[in-house]
Amino acid sequence: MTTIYNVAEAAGVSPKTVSRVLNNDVPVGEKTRKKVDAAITALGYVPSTAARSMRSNKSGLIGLVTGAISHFSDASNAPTGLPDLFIVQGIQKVMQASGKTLLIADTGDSATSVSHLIRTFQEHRVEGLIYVANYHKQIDLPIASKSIHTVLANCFDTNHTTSVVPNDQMGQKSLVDKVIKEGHSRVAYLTLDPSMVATHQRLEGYQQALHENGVAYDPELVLCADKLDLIDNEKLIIDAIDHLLSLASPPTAICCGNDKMALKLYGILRVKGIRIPEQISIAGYDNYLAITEGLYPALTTVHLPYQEIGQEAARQLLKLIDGKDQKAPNSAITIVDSPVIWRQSILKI
Amino acid sequence: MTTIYNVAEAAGVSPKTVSRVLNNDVPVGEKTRKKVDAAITALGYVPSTAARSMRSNKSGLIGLVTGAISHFSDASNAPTGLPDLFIVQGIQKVMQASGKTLLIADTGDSATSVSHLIRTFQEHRVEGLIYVANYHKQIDLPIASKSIHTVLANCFDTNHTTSVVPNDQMGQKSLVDKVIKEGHSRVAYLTLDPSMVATHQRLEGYQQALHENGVAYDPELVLCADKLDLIDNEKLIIDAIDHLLSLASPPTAICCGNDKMALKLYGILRVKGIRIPEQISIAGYDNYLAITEGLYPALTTVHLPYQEIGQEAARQLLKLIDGKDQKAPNSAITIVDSPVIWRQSILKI
DNA sequence: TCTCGTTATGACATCGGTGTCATTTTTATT
DNA sequence: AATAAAAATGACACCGATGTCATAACGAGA
Repeated sequence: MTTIYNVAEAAGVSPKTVSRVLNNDVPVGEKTRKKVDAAITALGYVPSTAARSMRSNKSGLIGLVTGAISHFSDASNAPTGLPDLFIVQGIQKVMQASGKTLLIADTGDSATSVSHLIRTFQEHRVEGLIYVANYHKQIDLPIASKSIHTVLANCFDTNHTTSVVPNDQMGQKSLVDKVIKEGHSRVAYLTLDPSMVATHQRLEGYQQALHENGVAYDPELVLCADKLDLIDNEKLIIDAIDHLLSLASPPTAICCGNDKMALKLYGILRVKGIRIPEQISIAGYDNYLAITEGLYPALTTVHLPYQEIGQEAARQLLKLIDGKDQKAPNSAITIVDSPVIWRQSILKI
Repeated sequence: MTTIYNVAEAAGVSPKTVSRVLNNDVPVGEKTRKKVDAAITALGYVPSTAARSMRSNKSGLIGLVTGAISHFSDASNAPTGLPDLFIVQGIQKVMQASGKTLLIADTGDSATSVSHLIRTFQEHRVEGLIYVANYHKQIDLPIASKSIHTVLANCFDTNHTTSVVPNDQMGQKSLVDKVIKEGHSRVAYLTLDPSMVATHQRLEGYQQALHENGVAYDPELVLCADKLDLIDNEKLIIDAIDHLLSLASPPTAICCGNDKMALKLYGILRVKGIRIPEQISIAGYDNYLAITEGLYPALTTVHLPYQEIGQEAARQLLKLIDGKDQKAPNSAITIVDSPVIWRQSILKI
């Protein structure tokens, strides 16, 4: 590999002068600069960040840990991994714009390896660290976030680590509010597993929307139709819909915990000969385009702003690195809005 | 940041001895080793890869370029990005196992930036480079792959660069073969955009399956139902299905260019009151679980082995880096098998 | 106890850049 | 033309690890 010394020799100047040319330092004479540039091009010289960062103590690297792999089986193209990708892309976008380089690691299937990955990051002297979760949850990183600038994306912890999460409550509330304003007063809600953070926040949003619109909360309309430990929740959904349809006053609209659940619901209702949205309105959550736009009628849902979360997490980290943010340790959690995406699966009545 | 000198001082030994302990070098006395270990722990010392790699000329880094972002709009959670994630995961898995660290960069929306990313990789002295495409295609990297070990995943070029791609022809052939063996002799095929590599290879597989089973090829049954420059190909699919159903001898099974197309077809057929699979059988391509397993009836499809492609690409790169592979420059392209995933959307007749 | 052969440890240079400070031009001023 | 001020360049040390070689400590046998 050619070094700065080779360039210096070829150009007939000192290494330091080459360094000055590289960094656009003042002052370098025009003729000298040209000679050096020529030598650099001729030799195909590329400076070494290793040497550079050793002197400057700045690696220009950002560590990124994602837990995607551990959440889906090896053989399948499962959709669970998608959020990570979008968040990572958002992060990448911002980091690239700011000249940082991403060091990405996946936890694989063993949770214990996270500390190993972080160790590797430390060896590379990353300037900061972002942990990306595949769904909104609470986590517990195996490091003191004091020792290294850390931002949590799509998750949070109990140590007041800076974190960025979606606004699940507001998202669900906005959706239900809009559904009610379309004339629906019997709005059912098929929730995700109660162990998920989003479930509680969205349920709260659901209730809040009912309350603000003067609609009574009916526990009969709220059912869990998703269990994390189940491979296939189809039976849960069938049971739930059977229950809802058997009610004295059945719902005219059903909100699903996510788009995938809505997709299954479409199939189930179709078998029963129930038309969407004429006979019943459906909404999802996630704005998982492969489903929402592919379905007929297209599915009304709430957009989970993964790219935004990633971008915001990256910005927060850059702020921490710059060190200009030492005054506001109380605003550790940033909440990103989740807009409603209105399509044709909800009927105005 | 604490250095090896701090540790040496704390342990009362020379830096070199600390180095020996770190690398498990012989010979180090038992007492000395303990002292040093204690000092390392006490100071929370983590060695610097920058310094290490400067001396050894080995960075332990692998560069990874993906073009995902440039292929879908910013605001949407489009599914197009999914393949990249799986390939990256496969790569990550293998690289992690071999102790390499991944440097990941996304080309963003400007194709020109690839060379900039590669430049950054060179500055970090990556030991090799993997380019990941979001779908099977031909590309043209802006570097001589001679100057740096390179492997292309899910794509290939005209310079005999080592590459790993899915077996599109065999995948489609196996699927159609199985469909025919279920009793279907009128098998339609709705293809993707003809500009895609996969389209030609799969069409060939389709024809090959017909031929081997003694079924005549009927051009009337093969229609393009997807254009890259179209936002929404629904009308294309509707026209295609209308054409197929108007034939004197309509198809009993329809193979779609991908699962997303099949998803739309489900909706269209449902509106027409045509039952799947009783009245017509459907197959997809990709094994995009969110769709294939969510649909009712579950969609028969061909699995695109993205993880496998990633893993294989990683293995190929490691071989290149090891330099033990200089004898076989002719086997530049590795083809990974795409197995048929049989579900309920094809009826035996 | 002394020598010899291991075994354990340290001194020093080096990897490729850059900060500091000194030195040599060049340009401007009188 | 002499001189000061400014601009351009270079010498050298240093960042943190490790390879090379030298030296010190140790243990065994005479």
